[in-house]
Parts: sequence; structure tokens; C-alpha cells
Amino acid sequence: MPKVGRREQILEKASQLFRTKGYHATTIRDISEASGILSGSLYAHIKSKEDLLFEITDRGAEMFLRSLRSVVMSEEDPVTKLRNALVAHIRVITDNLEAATVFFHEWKALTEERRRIIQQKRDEYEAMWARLLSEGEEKGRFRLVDPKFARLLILSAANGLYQWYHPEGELSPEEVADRFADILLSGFTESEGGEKDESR
Amino acid sequence: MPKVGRREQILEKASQLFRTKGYHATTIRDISEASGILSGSLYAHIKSKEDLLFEITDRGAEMFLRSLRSVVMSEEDPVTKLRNALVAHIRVITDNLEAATVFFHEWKALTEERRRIIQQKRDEYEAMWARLLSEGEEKGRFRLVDPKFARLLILSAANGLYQWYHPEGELSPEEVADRFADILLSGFTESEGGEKDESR
DNA sequence: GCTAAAAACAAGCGCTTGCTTGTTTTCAGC
DNA sequence: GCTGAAAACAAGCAAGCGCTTGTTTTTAGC
Repeated sequence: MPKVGRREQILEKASQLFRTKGYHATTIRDISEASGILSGSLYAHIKSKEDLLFEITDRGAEMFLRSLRSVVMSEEDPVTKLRNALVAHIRVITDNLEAATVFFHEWKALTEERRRIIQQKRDEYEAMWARLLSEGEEKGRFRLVDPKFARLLILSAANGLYQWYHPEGELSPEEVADRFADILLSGFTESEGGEKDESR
Repeated sequence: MPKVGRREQILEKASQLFRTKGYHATTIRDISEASGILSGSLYAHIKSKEDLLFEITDRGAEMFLRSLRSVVMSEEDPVTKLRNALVAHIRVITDNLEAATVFFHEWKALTEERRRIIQQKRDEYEAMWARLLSEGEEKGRFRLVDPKFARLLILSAANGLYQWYHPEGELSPEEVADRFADILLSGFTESEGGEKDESR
């Protein structure tokens, strides 16, 4: 039963399994069974189990990089830029829950060389965020006691999303991103203040 | 070579290995080697590999619960309470990096029954946070558009800590907790506002 | 210094793992 | 409907896994 897009189907099934069971707990036989073929037949499409993990995580990394680049290169106000960057980041997660989860949770299972490639892309991504924040501070729009810390907090909070977001839930990605940006920009004590882009 | 506290030593080594390699990628032989004995000898101290994982995660859960309970039961102002809760949460992570990482990252590797026990404790912990936040809102000290969302954001951000905190770094747990609370309470746009406990 | 229990060793069992090999089936292009 | 290539099958291998068993060594209490 050959089939067009078989390879993509395998990647999808592998993503789902890696997400729910983890990379090491998922066997080649699990993946092949989910794909409707025998384990040996898998190797007509892939070279190794780790290839699957790498391709999934690398695609994930590229998605984050692509979506943030377009935001960073725009000529918006820093506050709007931050908001847009958050929306972009969150959209990548909500639109690709399986791949994003594998990207965050399983990339360390890669062997040395390939892990370095992913690490490099993670660094690049964080550097873009750092630039975005420092630009906002230079223009006097952010009050960052500790820019590096702020960056880590934002990304930690945003990345946590993959652990609790359910596509069938009541919140759309945009609503999630909005609430997110509101809290981060203004905090949640009752004082007025902070800045909101009500024009959206 | 018998030794007092051998069991604790094994738990510690297992925590370190589970943290760096993950539960499934860590073998009984890895753990026994790190403990300075042969793999068979391990079973004089533990019943199974999963027992190790459960004991580590369960201890982690109990640490979080204990530390938050003492904060919740105090009679402080909600803002101070929130700050104290954050400090407590962060202290548990920074003081027990290995166990905390295993607790956050590997608990899903537990089998059904024991995973449910941990899940229950996680729920209990989150419920305490929910109560803490709703109390703050009732007393008019927080402005929470979406309390559930706020709770998820706080915990996501705080839990991310285990991925980047290094004990040998420049920030002490208290400094981390302070910066944390500042941002979450006041946001980081440049407007004044938010509430800070400068008396500390 | 004797003794019983606890701890560690030495060896290996049964099973699962990722992957390979040799063969058969399916399919597209003519 | 023939043909070559791609895909799937059937069988199984070598290695590593968690764990057990039978024996020896170490230890604490008298």
C-alpha cells in the first residue's frame, strides 16, 4: 500500500507519539504501527529514529525563527513589536502543538552534533528577543531592571503554553496572546498604568 | 562496602542522571555505576527503577505543597502573600534543582497509578494558587482579567526557571524571586504603577 | 572473635530495542 | 499487460534493557 506523502504522515505520527510518550519511550514499532506498516518498512522512508526527532525539532526551530524575523524587521513601535512577537510565538505553538512540544521537551535527546545545531538556532532566537527588548528600552518604552531576566521570564511563560493549551478550549491563539501581552506589559496589581494597544 | 545513607545517595545520583539524560535514557547500570556498586546490588536498596522516579517526584511535590501552605495560611496582605508565594516556589526550585527538574520534566514517565497520585498533588498545588489569587482580587488588590490565565502564566514563568537557573550564577534565589515579582506585579512598560514592597 | 543480617558481587535470563536482509507486492509510465 | 523501481513484508540479529539468583564479603552487636 504505497502512498503519496507517506513520509510526512510518518513524521506526523512520530510527532504525536513523541509528544505523548516522549522520544525514548516511543519505539520504532509504535511509529510504524501508527503509520499502518511494519517496522522494517519504515526504513524505506527514514534512515534512523533519531532522524525523525531531528527533522521534527529542526522544523520547529525554523518556524519560530521565521515568524519572529518578520516581526523584528518591521518598523513598528517597540510596544507593538513586543505584542506582535508574542502573538507570533504563541501562534507557532498553538498551530503546531505536537512539533512545538517535541521541540521544547525532547530536543536534548539528540546526539551531540545535531543537538548543537538546534542549540545554535535556539541561541539565535533568544538573541532576536534580546535585541527587540533592548531596542524598546533604548527608545524609553520599557522599564527593564534586568533585560536578560525579562527575556527569560517572557519566554519561560510563553513556552509553558504547550503544557496546558488545548486547541478545543475556549481561547483562540489571539485571545491567549492578548491576555499574555496585557499581563506582561502592565502587571496585575490594581494600579492603573502600563500601556495597552486598544486600537487593535 | 556498605555505607550509611546509601539509599539517599542512590536517590541523589538518580536525580542527577534523570535530570541530565532523562528517565528513559538513564539505565540501572548508569545509576549503579554512579553509586559505586554493581547493578544487581542496587536491588538491595530499591524495588524497581520506577520506584526511584516516584520517590523523587513525590518528594518534589511535597516540597512545593509544604512551602506554599505556610504562605497561604499566613495573614498577610494579598500582594505580600503573592510575593512570598513566589519566593517560596522559586526557593524550592533553586534549592532542589535536580529533584525539581525531574518533577517537572519526567513525572509523565510514571505508570498510571502513581502518575495519578502526582497529578493529584499538582492539582492541589494549583488550587492553592488559585485561592491565593482570587483572594487578592476579592480584596481589590489585583486586576485579573482572567484569573485562571493569570495563574497559568505565573506558574509557567516560574517553572521555566529550572531550565536556565544555575546555582553558580550571579543571582541568588531571593534576587530571582524579587525580579520575578516586580515584573509580574508591575509589568515592564515604562509607566509607574504596580506595587512594591520596599520594606524588605 | 563469633554470628546473623545486610550489602555487594558474579553471572546471566528473558525480553525489547533499533535496525538489516532477502523476498514479494504494488504502482506508474509506456 | 510488461517492466523497473519503489514500497511493504517476513524473519531475525546483535546489543542493551530491567531484574533475579546464588554466593561471598562486610558490618554491627555481643
